[in-house]
Amino acid sequence: MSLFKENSPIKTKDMLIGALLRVPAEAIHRRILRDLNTAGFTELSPPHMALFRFPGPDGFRPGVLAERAGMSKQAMNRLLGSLENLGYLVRSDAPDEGRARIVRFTKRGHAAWAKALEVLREIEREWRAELGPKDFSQLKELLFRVWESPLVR
Amino acid sequence: MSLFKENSPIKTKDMLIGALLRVPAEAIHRRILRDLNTAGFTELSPPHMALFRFPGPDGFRPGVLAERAGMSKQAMNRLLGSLENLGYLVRSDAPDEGRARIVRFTKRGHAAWAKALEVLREIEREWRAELGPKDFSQLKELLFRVWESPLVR
DNA sequence: CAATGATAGTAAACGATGTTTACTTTCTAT
DNA sequence: ATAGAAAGTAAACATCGTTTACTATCATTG
Repeated sequence: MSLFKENSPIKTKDMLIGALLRVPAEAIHRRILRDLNTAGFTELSPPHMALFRFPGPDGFRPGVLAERAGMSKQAMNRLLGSLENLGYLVRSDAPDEGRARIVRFTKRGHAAWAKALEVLREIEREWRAELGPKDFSQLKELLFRVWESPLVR
Repeated sequence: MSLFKENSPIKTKDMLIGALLRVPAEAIHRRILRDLNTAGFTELSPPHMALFRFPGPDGFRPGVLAERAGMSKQAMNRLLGSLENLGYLVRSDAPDEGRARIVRFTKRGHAAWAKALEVLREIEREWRAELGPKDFSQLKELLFRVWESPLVR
């Protein structure tokens, strides 16, 4: 039945694009959270990671962040409140529009964001070493074409 | 500050591998769940998707499924109980070991799994059409090399 | 062979998280 | 000027995962 039980070697043809993308994406996600935790940002939990994603929350409005994270504005607001209590960010009034607010990193928030980027670049170095510079660039280029395409809408 | 606010065009160099993998992976995840729901499997919710992943739960033991999904055996057991109530699977005693159990799809479970695979193949067709057969194969090949490597451990 | 420890599975209490419903404030349009 | 829409927020509610705890079975070892 299953590939694993038959003990047959798994080939590229057997794997569908869903698992091929999901497994490394989740590995990176866990790695970043783990490294953030061990770097001193111990309070950060999986839900918080919804904000520590490209291009980060700094300078954006809660509603935009909710949309980007694919959750309701209320849920995002609770996340923002949590991170505000932990000292990672503040919500201040937007200068231009009365009802709008703007999310800003605090010093600690900036430090965590910088650490996340640092881990990401470390991961890129590891992948480049494993695949070779040429193939790694090729992989990113192909993924970028997917990113630009209507496939991910 | 942010790339989006500057209105500068985003280039491959700007994107890190985390987002390049995560965004399409999540798009595929949402697509599969949506298509399953509209295909008549309306009770399936995001948590259930932990079981509708390669290579599927059929024939495996609860503990193995928990490990694969990265959650506790208790949480997995609740998921299994939920899907058992919904008529997607059954947990029967393993023939060889007294304390072990085996998860088996029901007819409805097999149908849902087949539908998920069908959507996946449909997605692959779309990606192949968008990127071209050559580049799509190249993308899968590169991702498969990542899959085999210690990068995702 | 009996007893102890380990493992697979399960169950219930608990805590955290996301959605739904509802409300306030501000902006927009007619 | 008023009505409707939009941004943000708050609380009730349901869902989901972990922690704690228990049973049954297997393995180890005296």
